Amino acid sequence: MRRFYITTPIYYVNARPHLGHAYSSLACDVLARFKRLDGDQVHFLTGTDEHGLKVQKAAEREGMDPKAFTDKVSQNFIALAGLMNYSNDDFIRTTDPRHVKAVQALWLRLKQAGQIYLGSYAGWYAMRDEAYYGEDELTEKDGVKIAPSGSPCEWVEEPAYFFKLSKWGDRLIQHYQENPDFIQPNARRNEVLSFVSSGLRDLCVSRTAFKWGIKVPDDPDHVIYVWIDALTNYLSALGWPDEQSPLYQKFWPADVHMVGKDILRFHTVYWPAMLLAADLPLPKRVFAHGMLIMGGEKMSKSLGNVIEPADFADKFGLDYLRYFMLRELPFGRDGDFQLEALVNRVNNDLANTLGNLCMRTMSLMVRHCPHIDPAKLTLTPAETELISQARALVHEVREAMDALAYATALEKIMAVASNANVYIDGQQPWVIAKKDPERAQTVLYTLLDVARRVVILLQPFVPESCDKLLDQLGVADDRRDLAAASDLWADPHPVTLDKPTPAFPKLEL
RNA sequence: CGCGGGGUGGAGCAGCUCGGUAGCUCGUCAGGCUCAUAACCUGAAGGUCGUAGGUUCAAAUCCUACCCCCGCAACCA
Repeated sequence: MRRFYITTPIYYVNARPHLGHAYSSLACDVLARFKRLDGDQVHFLTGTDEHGLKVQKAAEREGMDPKAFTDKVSQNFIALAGLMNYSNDDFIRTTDPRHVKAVQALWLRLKQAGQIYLGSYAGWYAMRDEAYYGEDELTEKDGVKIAPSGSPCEWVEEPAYFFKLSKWGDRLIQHYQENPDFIQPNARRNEVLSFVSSGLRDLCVSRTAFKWGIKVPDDPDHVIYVWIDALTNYLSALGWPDEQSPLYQKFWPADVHMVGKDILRFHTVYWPAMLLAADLPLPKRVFAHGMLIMGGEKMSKSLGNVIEPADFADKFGLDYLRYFMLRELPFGRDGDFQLEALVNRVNNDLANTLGNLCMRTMSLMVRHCPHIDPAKLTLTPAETELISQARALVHEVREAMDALAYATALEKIMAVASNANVYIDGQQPWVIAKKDPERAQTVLYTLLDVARRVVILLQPFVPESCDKLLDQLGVADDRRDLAAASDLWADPHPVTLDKPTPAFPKLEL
């Protein structure tokens, strides 16, 4: 059996979940659902990143213990997964004991392999913020460096552990070249390639400036910094370091790490270098999608254009939100999120093209021929042509999904629905039903068959609506996967349908 | 000259590798149909393909220069 392991980034709990978080996970969810329909055994992981200074300070502000605080705020992300109807199989938190254990194990493994050494970290440190700032972030006032927060900074050096990232540049480049699909899309691959080619420095992987994190084994003054902590979630969720664990055995290496382009480097440079250094297999593919843009601006609190997924799902319906994000936004690039575009797209594709097609087909069947036995029908070339298009769709969509080309997959699905509309207009079953009932049956059953196949393929994108629609279309629960979609016509049961209701009601702006 | 991506009808994109009637979706306009969620079908208008040169019988597509936008340029989850 084919297996498929797909991961979202783990989200930093310091911020409230917004549509950007929803977008990353949605892309994973749809692929996970598609792979399940295609018969794969799927493991879909998401989770939260809960350590670090920002969380520590946020907890202090709330007067809470950091663990209690993250127990609370991680709920926002768990709730998001439920709200967006994600089909994740697991939810990892970096405060989980299983994760702590894995991170420390990875640390020791790297240490023992001579990949981690004690050095010192130097930088501009703001005492008041308990944070380091980069040279370029600082302004100078009266000879004193000032952080963006307004706090004065001083040059500080502290002991810290480093990972020998600099050693791995050549191996990484070799890996990129031998595995051209490792980083996608291609533009990102070039970016990383040029970054790594320009030479790598060792990576500081521990801190002493804050306490909220996983302790360095054997040196409890140090906390393991985000890189080794957060990235390891992909392994810890599989039961690693127990390499006999059934999940690890089945699912590592991951098939896809889905990430936003903002965390591309961590996943395509640091993470694979760490895995190489620890002598573990590398994930097969890292896909960096673009960011959501609101009216030309990046989504941000200060601009007041942050969208709360819950508000949106309530207002427009979850399925419509899911459909729009994957159909309209160019996945590999930044995409502008416009309400008007959402309403347009959803109304045109889901309501007018597909929903209406199903509606008119079912209404005609209910009225003129409530019982059809497909075994008795005779097909003309018009039918075979349309049906073979619907058949071919399975392969086309599979191909598009493997390339993470969601918009293309949906385009192809809708194209068939659209052809079915042309066909029904050409055949005019509402006219021939009166003169040639048998012929009308053939036409309507063909339409029903095509609609069924199309809706089956659409399930990963808009699961709830498709469920309802497949019920109406009389598709048995166990006939809704891709295998079934390929030979639906042969299903022997004579069909009887009830009076339909719109599965995709139109939106008003 | 740091590296990379991009500039195509009102909007969003495809085409550029392998030069040869500029295509798709949405929007607009005009017809058709009436089974259907005022929906569906057909047709039309609309682009000197960022700018300026060059190669060629022929360039959105190849070459050169320039302009503009965006991403990356490491400790920012």
